Amino acid sequence: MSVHSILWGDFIVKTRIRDTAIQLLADKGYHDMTIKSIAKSAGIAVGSIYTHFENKEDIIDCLFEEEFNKRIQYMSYLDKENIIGVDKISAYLDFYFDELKQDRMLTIVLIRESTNPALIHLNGVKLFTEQCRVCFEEILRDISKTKEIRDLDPIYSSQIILNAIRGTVFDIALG
Amino acid sequence: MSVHSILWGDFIVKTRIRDTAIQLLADKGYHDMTIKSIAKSAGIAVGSIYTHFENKEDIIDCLFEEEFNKRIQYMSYLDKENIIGVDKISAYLDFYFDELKQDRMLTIVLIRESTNPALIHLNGVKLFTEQCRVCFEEILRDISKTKEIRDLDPIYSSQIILNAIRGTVFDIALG
Amino acid sequence: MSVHSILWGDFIVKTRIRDTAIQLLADKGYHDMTIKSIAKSAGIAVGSIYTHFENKEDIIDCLFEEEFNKRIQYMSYLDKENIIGVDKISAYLDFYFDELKQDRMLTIVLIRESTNPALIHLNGVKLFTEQCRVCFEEILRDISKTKEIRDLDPIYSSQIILNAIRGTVFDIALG
Amino acid sequence: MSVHSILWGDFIVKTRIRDTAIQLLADKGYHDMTIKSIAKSAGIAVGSIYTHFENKEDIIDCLFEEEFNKRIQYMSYLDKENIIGVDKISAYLDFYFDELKQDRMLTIVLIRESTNPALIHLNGVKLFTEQCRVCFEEILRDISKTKEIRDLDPIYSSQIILNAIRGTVFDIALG
DNA sequence: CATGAATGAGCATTCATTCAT
DNA sequence: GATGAATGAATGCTCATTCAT
Repeated sequence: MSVHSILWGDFIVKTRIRDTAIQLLADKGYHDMTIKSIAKSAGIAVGSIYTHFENKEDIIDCLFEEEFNKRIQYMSYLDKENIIGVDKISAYLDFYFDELKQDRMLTIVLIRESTNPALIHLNGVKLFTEQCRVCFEEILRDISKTKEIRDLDPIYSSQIILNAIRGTVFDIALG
Repeated sequence: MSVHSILWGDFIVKTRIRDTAIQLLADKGYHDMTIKSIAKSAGIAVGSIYTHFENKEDIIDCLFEEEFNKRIQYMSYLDKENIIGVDKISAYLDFYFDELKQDRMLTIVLIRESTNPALIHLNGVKLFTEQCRVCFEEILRDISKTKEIRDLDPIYSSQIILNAIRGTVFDIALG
Repeated sequence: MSVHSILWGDFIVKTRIRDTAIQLLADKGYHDMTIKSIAKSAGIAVGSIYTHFENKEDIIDCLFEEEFNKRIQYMSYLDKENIIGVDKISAYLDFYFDELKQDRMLTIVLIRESTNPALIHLNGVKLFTEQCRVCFEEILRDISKTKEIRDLDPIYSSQIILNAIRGTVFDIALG
Repeated sequence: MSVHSILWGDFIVKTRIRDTAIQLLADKGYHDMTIKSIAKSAGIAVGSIYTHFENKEDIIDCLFEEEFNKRIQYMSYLDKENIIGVDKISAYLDFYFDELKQDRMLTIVLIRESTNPALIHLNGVKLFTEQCRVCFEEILRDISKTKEIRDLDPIYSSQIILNAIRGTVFDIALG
C-alpha cells in the first residue's frame, strides 16, 4: 500500500470529487460551485477533475444518472418482492426519507438542480426527473385499480403528491 | 411630454426592464440572464438599467418585493371582507392560479428563483418566501380552530400543502 | 478633446489592437500571441479586445479581409488605368514590395499565417489566398495571349512564380 | 522476442511515434498536435513517448535532423558520382519530388513547420533550413562558374528558385 | 520499459459595473 | 437621464510533463 493510499484511505478520487461537489452544490448551487473550489476542497489539482469528468456539467449528469439507477433498482426490487399498492407508496417514501437521512446534501442538490434551466438538457437529469414522475404515476395507478383509494386522475394527483413530498423533503433538508 | 415618452407611450422604462427581465429569467434563469441581454431585448442601453436598478440582484429584489406587497394587500383585503376558513384557502388558491393565468413567466420566476442559493439573501426574496409560508400557516391554524378539518399540525401540514401547490403551479407554468 | 484623446492621439482603439497584434504575430506567431499580451502591449484591458473583435481568430480574419480588399481595389485600379501584360505584373510586384517596405511585419504575418492549418478555415484567409492565386493566374493568362512570353500553362507557372515571390518577400521581410 | 515485438512486427516504437506525429502534424500543425493524440493514434501510452523523445519539441527536432542527414548524404553521393552543374540541379529536384511522392505528409510538415516561429530555435530545424539554402546556393555557384547560365547573383537567385520549388512542392503536397 | 492518473500554469473568454460623453 | 466603450477579476478548460506502479 502506497503512502498515497494510506493518506486517502481507499477513497477513489472520482468519489472524492463527487462528494465534494455535492457539498458545494448544496451550499452554493451549480453556478457558484467553481471547478477551482472543488479542487481545493477535495485537495486535488484542477486538472484531475477533468481526468474523471468530461466537464463541469458532466459532474451533475453523473450524479443524476447514479440516482436514476438507484431508483430503478429499488423499484425492481419492490416488484420482485411483490410489494404493491399502499405498501409500495410507503416503501417509496421510506426510500426518499432514508436517502434524506443518509445524505441531506444530496437531497438538496437533486431537488434544487433538477429544475435548473441550465441543467435540464442533461441526459441524467432528464432520466431522473422522468423516472420520478413515471414511477409515482404507476404506483397511484395500481392503487387506483385495487380500490385502496377513491378514483382519481393518476397523472395529476401523482404530480401533486410528488411535489408535496419533494418540497417537504427539500424544506427538511435545508433545515 | 418628451419625444421619448411619446415613442414609448406610457410605458415607463423601469417597467420595460422588469418585464424583459421576467421573460429572460423564465427562459434562462438568473445566472444566464445577462444585463446586456436585458438591454438588447428592452431596446435600451446597458447603462440605463443602472439608472433604474442598483445592480443585477436589485432587479430580482424589486420583483419579489412587489409580489410580496401584492400578497400582503390581498391578505388584508380578505381580512377586511371577513373571508376566513376554507373560503380563505380557496381564495388564496384563486390568487395563485389567477396570477399564473395572467403571467405564466412571472410564476415560473417566483417559484424557481425563490430557492436559488445565490438570491435567498435578498430582502425581497426573504419577505416573499416568509410571507407565503406564514400566511398559509395562519390559514390552516384558523381552519384548525373552526374544526373544519380534523386536527393537524399547522406548520408541517401547511408546508406540505404549500409545496404541493407551488410544485403543481410550477409544472403547469412550464407547460 | 478629452484627456483620453490627447493621450492616445487620434488612434482608434481597434487600430491599436490591430497594429499590436501584427507586431506580436510577426514576432511569435498566432499560437504564442496571447490576448493578454495584446492587451498589455496595446495598453488596454483584456475585455476591450472583445469589444472590437469577436474572438482571437476574428483578429486574423479581419486582417486578411482588409488585405483582400486592398488587393481587389488595386487590381480594379490597374484595370481602369488599362495597365496590362508585363506592365501589370510589374505593378503587382511593386504593390507587394511597397507593402513590404511600409509594413514588414504585416508581410511576415500574411505569408506565414496564410498556411497555418489552424486558420485556413477563416473566410478572410480563404478570400486572400484565393485572390492572390486567381489574380496572378489572370495576369499570366493575359501575358500568354499577347505573346509577350512563350506559351506556358498559366495555372502551374503562376503558382511557381507566385511562390517564388512570396518566399523571397518573406525571406527579405524576416531579414 | 517478446509477444509485444511479434504483434508490432519489426516496427520499433520510436518509428511508430515518428510516423504518427507526421500524420498529425500534416493534418493539424504543431500546436494542435497533442501528445495525447499521438499516443492514442500510435496505440501506446502517453508516458512511452517520453521514453523515446525528450519532449514535444524533440519530436520535431529529430524529424528535421533526420531529413538534414538524408540531404547531406545525398549531396555527398552526388559529389562522389561527380554529378555537377545542371545535372546536379536536376538531381536535386528529383530528390525533392521523390520524397514528395513517397511521403506527402512529411513534405507538408517539413515545409510548413520550418517557418514556425515556435520551432526555428531548434537545432534540427536550423540545420535543415541552412542546409537547403547553402546547398542550393552552391549548386548555382557551380553552374555560374561553368557558364551554363548567364551571370546571376547566386545568393538571391538561389533563394528565389528555392522558394519557387518549396512553395510549388507544398501546393502539390496539400493537393 | 510501459503506463496513465495527477499536476497546475496558462489560455480564451465572459460579464457586471463604471463613467466620460 | 441615456449611452455603450472600457474594465479586469474570475471562470471553465487544456495539455506538456512527471512519476508511482
